[in-house]
Amino acid sequence: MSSMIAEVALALGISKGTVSRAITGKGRIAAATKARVLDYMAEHDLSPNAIAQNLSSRKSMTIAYTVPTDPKMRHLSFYLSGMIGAIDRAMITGYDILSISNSPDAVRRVVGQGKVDAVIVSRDPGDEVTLPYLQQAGLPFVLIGPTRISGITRVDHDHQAACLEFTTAILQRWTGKAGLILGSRDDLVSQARDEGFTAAAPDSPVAWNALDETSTVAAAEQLVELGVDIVFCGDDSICVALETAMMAGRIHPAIELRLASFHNSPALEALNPRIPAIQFDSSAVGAAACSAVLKQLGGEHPVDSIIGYQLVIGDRDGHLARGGQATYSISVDQ
Amino acid sequence: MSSMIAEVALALGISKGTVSRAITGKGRIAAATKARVLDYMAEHDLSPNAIAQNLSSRKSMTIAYTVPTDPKMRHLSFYLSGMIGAIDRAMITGYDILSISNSPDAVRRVVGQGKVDAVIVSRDPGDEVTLPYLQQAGLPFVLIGPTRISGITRVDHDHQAACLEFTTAILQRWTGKAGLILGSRDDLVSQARDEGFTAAAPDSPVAWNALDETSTVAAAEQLVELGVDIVFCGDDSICVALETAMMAGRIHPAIELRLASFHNSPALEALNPRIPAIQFDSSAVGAAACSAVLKQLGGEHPVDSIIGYQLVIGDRDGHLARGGQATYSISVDQ
DNA sequence: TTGAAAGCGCTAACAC
DNA sequence: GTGTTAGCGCTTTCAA
Repeated sequence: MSSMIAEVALALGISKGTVSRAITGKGRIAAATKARVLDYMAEHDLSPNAIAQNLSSRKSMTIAYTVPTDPKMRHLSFYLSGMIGAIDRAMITGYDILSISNSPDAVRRVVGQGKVDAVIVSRDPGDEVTLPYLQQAGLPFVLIGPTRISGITRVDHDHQAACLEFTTAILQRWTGKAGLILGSRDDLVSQARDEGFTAAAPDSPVAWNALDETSTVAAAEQLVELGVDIVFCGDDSICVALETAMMAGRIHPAIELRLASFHNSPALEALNPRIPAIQFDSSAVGAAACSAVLKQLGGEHPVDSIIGYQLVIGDRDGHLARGGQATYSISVDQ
Repeated sequence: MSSMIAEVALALGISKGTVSRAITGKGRIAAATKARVLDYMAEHDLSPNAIAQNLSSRKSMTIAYTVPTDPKMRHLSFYLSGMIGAIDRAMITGYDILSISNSPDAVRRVVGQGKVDAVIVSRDPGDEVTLPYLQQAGLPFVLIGPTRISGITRVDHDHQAACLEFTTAILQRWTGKAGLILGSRDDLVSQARDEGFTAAAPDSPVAWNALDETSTVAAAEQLVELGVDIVFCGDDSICVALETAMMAGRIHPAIELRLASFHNSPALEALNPRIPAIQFDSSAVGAAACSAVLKQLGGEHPVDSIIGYQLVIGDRDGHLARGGQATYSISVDQ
């Protein structure tokens, strides 16, 4: 007999319906019977078939989490940490995370098939198709990160506010001329960082398109020409590239540049002395995204949420000072 | 009407059974009817309810992929790349990847509930419970990476062979005294690397327990005392830590060390001149793991597979020479 | 080749 | 409080 519910019913001399009530906790049932059922199940290591439950209850207890499957992908830790945050959060409520490609086809398939109850898009795929599809699909979903499309529930760090606070804090400690190096102009996160920086340090030069070591060094040299000696890096990879290029003396004219990074990372942490950086918590973002769809599944109205960050600023002795906060929260998820 | 199969049947004036046959491709059906059904579905953007299919066919079309949810996790890219490899491979055959915590409870839950048809364990959790449970659970599963437990189907790089080949290649080009720095002694991958290195460079000193910059520098100094001037690093983080420590002159006695890494990474790629390294392909491992369980689901007998690697060795001009191969394959998955 | 009907393992009314 | 029964949306005999 493959139906565990029938097996328990038979063994305990009760009906399948009663066993079901013990499991779901719904409907009236004597505390004693319920305990008998649960004990029996625990003792015999039995659990109900999830798929049958799903079909009957019209819920899949599964949430899709998109990840880019593009092989030359950057920001691995952002995606994995976020997913792990979501997994942990989902597990508490009995949900699971189905990891899928962020391609429109993959998203449409799992949604169309009813394989998931909600979708977390871990970053705008920029295909002009996925997000609109989700909007009209009528199931809960949230986007992690920024987007140009309006009317979408989002979970994100406030990159702009973080960069503003960080830039301000650094410029209070260091004197000199500030400049910023960023990656692709199309990247929405970079744009937000640019705005935060420019608000804190108006009229400071910004160099774009630092995509590899060569272009990063070129950007730095450009800034140096303009008299910059405090370089803010839009990303940790830019920062690492710059640091090693400097140490190897590959930046001309040779000059002592002070570095600060808009994004912390393990690679950066390995450097000594410590480079000041903003510490984002992708895991918290993933967890918040999961909470957001869970709430929508519970009937609540969708709300954006903004996740806090930390400023990691080393003092002279190499010790760390940590500060910073999400001062601009619409709603801060616990 | 929530049943798409009934809707199509009604619209086309045929029975639900026929529609089902068109979808599954099983059973006798006229090519014309089949086309009519498929066309209608495509035109109206309809797809069958996966959960009902699953219940009826007793298959979940889902494969669990475990990831450590331990917050202070290392090797993010290994886990994410592997998962992405699995997602891509699974998608082709209509399967999906359910990402779950590698805790015994999580694994038991999804397996017990019948929520997945197979399990990929992305690294031995070392809990002495999960793997044995899976062995007796009777559903297909594979382990990525080494384990002390026997009789388990595995997919992995041949770390030992790779390190042997790499060490040999480096020592043919560079003259000097070699030494190796490794992380935790409990780590099975590190142990395999140790063996490969020692086979290629017998009697060379090996320093263990390089877990952060301090211990790494200490390990390096230890080796220097022994006359080592070619340092092999068991991991890219060790390599980066050493590189920056050297550049900052934090290793005593100050000496010119040449570095080589048993594991390549983006952080390492950013360095210039290039540090020779072994390039592993976690994505291929994940894909192979997925293929492995898929084959078992297809009734084939489980087989271990070993995935190839590349040696990345820079010449004087900074150009790259790539070589290396999986010379010890039991079976190399495409 | 197609239709009808009996499940798949569970939930949820509805009676008792 | 518990048993009975009718689905959930699909697959799969078994007839026709």
